[in-house]
Amino acid sequence: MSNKTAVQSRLSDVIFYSIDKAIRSYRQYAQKQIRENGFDITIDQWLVLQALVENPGIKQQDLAEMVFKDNASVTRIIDLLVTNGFLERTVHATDRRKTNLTITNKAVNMLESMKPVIAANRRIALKEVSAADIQTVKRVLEQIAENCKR
Amino acid sequence: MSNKTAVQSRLSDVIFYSIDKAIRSYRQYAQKQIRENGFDITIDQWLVLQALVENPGIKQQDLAEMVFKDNASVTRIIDLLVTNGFLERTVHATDRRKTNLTITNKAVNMLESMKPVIAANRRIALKEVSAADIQTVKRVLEQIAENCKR
DNA sequence: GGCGAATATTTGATATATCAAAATTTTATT
DNA sequence: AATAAAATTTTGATATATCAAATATTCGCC
Repeated sequence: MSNKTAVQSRLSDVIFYSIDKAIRSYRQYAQKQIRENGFDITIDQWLVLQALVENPGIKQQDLAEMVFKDNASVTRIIDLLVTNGFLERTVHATDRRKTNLTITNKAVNMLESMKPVIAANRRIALKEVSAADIQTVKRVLEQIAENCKR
Repeated sequence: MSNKTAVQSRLSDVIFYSIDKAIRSYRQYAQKQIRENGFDITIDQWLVLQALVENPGIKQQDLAEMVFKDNASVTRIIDLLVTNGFLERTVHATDRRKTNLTITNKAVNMLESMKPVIAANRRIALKEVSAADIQTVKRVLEQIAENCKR
């Protein structure tokens, strides 16, 4: 009885299931640590802020691509960041369709004091994982993302 | 100039960034294929249905854990599955706190005809990825999930 | 047998995801 | 210069994520 097509694959055997589980576990853990250390910000808001720090002057569309979100989500996350005093939004001088996004001092300070927490989160999540394995995982996941582009 | 703590890590260098990117890319791709093949269901709804098929009689709490969602999300996904005629919800005979979740024929048939699409999605997403690499990725991601349990 | 603790699910409030459509502004073409 | 096409962001509608609180039921214990 060797029937290739009849092989039953259970959810838990599928690599995408592992990927989903890992990222959700990490996000839950990281978010909890952030809150417990007194920072009132979501992971996604932090991600957008951090991307802006690393790429000042970027337009929202490119920002969205960078954090794997669509424009609508980014608009709304930015709304909240502005509401909470982490960002300032002004119209672009030469292209009025765009917006200038400026990080406030409040945000800069917060990001700075969050660094140890972020570092600890990553360190704990990667306990017992070798550098070689990390490289392998990154390479494979990049390949998967590439394969799904079309 | 060798200062360990001063190393700047960019978002794109972080493994969690790769994990996020991979799962989002796959989900987008898979969802698009599902729609384009005429199936009117979300990935998450499919996931819940599939978990129910593999674990008949499971209670919602365990179901939630199995698909890495919280109880509230599962309740609402089930609401939609019932509304759309894929599930039937009845009260448990001996414990009226619980609900019996029964998959309708409509759902069974749909899951069956979705199989080729799901298989193709996985095959395409994993193109050029070796079996050994898949095993490594799964092992590492399980470790990460384990590390984040507390 | 009654009462408090524990269990299972739902609901409310807010944040994010996704798609399509709308609104605004710029660019290209003639 | 007028107009259509393209680019950028926002809005609307619906689905999912998360946490806390509410509901309903069962269990443990006296």
